[in-house]
Amino acid sequence: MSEASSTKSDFIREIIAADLASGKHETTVTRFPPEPNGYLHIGHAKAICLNFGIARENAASGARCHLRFDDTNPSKEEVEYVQSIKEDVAWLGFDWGENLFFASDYFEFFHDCAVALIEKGLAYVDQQSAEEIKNTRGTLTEPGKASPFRDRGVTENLELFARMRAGEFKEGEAVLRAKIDMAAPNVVMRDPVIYRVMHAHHHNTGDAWCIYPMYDFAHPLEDAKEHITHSLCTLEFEIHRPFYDWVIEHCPVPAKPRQIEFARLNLNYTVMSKRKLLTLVKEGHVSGWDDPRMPTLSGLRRRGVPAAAIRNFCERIGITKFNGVTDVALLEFEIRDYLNKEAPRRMAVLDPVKLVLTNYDEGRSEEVAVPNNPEKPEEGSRQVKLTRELWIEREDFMEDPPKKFFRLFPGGYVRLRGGYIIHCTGFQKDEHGNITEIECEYLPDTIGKDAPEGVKCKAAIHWVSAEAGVHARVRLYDRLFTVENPDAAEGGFVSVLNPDSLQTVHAWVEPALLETAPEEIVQFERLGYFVADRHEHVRGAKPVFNRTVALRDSWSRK
RNA sequence: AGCCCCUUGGUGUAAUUGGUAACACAGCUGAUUUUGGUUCAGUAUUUCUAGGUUCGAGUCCUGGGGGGGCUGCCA
Repeated sequence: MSEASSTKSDFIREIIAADLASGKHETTVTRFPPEPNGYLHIGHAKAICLNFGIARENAASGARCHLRFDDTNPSKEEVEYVQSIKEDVAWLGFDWGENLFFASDYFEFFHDCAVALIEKGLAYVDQQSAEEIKNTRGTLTEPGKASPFRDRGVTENLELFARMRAGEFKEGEAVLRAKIDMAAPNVVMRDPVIYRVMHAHHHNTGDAWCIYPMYDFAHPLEDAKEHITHSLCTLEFEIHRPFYDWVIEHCPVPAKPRQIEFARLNLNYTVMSKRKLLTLVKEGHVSGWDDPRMPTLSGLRRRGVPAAAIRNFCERIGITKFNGVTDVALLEFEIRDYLNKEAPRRMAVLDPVKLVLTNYDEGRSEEVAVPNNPEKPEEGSRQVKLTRELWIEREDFMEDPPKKFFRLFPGGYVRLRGGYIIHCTGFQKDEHGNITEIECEYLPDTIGKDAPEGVKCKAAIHWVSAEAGVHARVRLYDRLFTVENPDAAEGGFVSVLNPDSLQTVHAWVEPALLETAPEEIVQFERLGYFVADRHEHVRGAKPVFNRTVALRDSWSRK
């Protein structure tokens, strides 16, 4: 699974190239810094591919990319998420090597920096209530008002901050604030809170601390501590950059990282808000974070989306500062494109109806060779047993076909994929009018050969020998987690477009399918191994997945 | 409302930095095809706007329009 190393550039890579050329940096150190408060989704994939991609591109000069958990808020973070994030990054195909870090391991360092600020007269302990701080911050158009505690002396601040750490304050009774400018047009610079009291158990540090740093204060310090050269984040942090630089300038840091912002990924028809995804999980609308309808990396994985397709997608959409909405069709194309080239093919019948070859003797059988992957002849073919009685897909037969229906109908011809061309001579119905059996005659000597003169055969259908086929339970998934109206996703909550898309199906599959992935037989359901081609009758509609594509990527962790 | 950022076909991006606007996806038409997939050929659609500088502007300047972000003790 190797992508062509691309020469594609973007404004961030241009900045990096310039920094390398000027000698400002000898190599690059980037980082992917998720907060462990949820599962990674397709939007994170963009940041992962960017940061780890840059490290990969500059590997010759010793570049690296850190995986850092930004766990400075104990009230929202859980170890379950740490584990899932590591799995998802690895699955996506990236390796952080030794560079796994936790912001919580730097708590002492953050604290020292805070003390340094106090000593410089650049931070003070504010004992106003949260409400008072909010009310005196001013508005977007009016300056804020100074806290009555703003001009306390260094000694008093030092003592108070020590008492905060010692647990002498309740939550909300005191915070540490940077002393900058209450009249700054950028609200972020109006004496931002940098430490708050929180009597909470931390997943990593336990009860060692009862004061925790705020993101704005901690993040630049984390970057500096790790000698990050380019700190890449999304556009909403743009307004925070002046404070990022302020912290770097005034704290005793070992390096001076630079923050650069890029546009986050927005996909139409796709809910990407962590808060909403969390609600879906908590309220049981989905089976979990890895429900195949979720846009999470683990959900996509279970749907059978190959990691390489996601990587290709991230490369395709590029990096800019433009806040647009990407069409999921771009993602679907990359999935199809990759699967078409790489996925081994197998036949399966999800909604079976019996087909009898009336001119094929009972007891007779033969093995026909079917290519494993038409795009890769070198992958050879497999033998599939053909018998008198077969299962075919119910929807591949129509008693009364419309124009442009190329599959089976009375009097029509169709090819059994890899096998004979057959001719439909009749069918049986039960008392409810359901088709129970289709009768056909096969045309001898048509395996691997063109249709005889005068025979119109425009399609090939899947089939499984009723005698040799294997009955399995599979789960059929349809679309990405989808909402009916992209705008409605904002206001109300999810309306799942196709609530039936998560269904269990009894399917007949060719034995080779199970041989391909023996371990997965058990997990068949869990994996979302089969993703059926929707077999659209609508012309032009392309399936997201090819039919009966065996999704190699979903079980091999490469 | 103040500050910051952004604006190139339907969508996402590119344009040697001031020199013929292009690529992919999606759409449409047709051909091929042992997956209605793939492949191939063809086709429609583009620089938000008004001025300015210039021999020449998607690119530089000014004004306007539009979109996004910011008033957590979240990240």
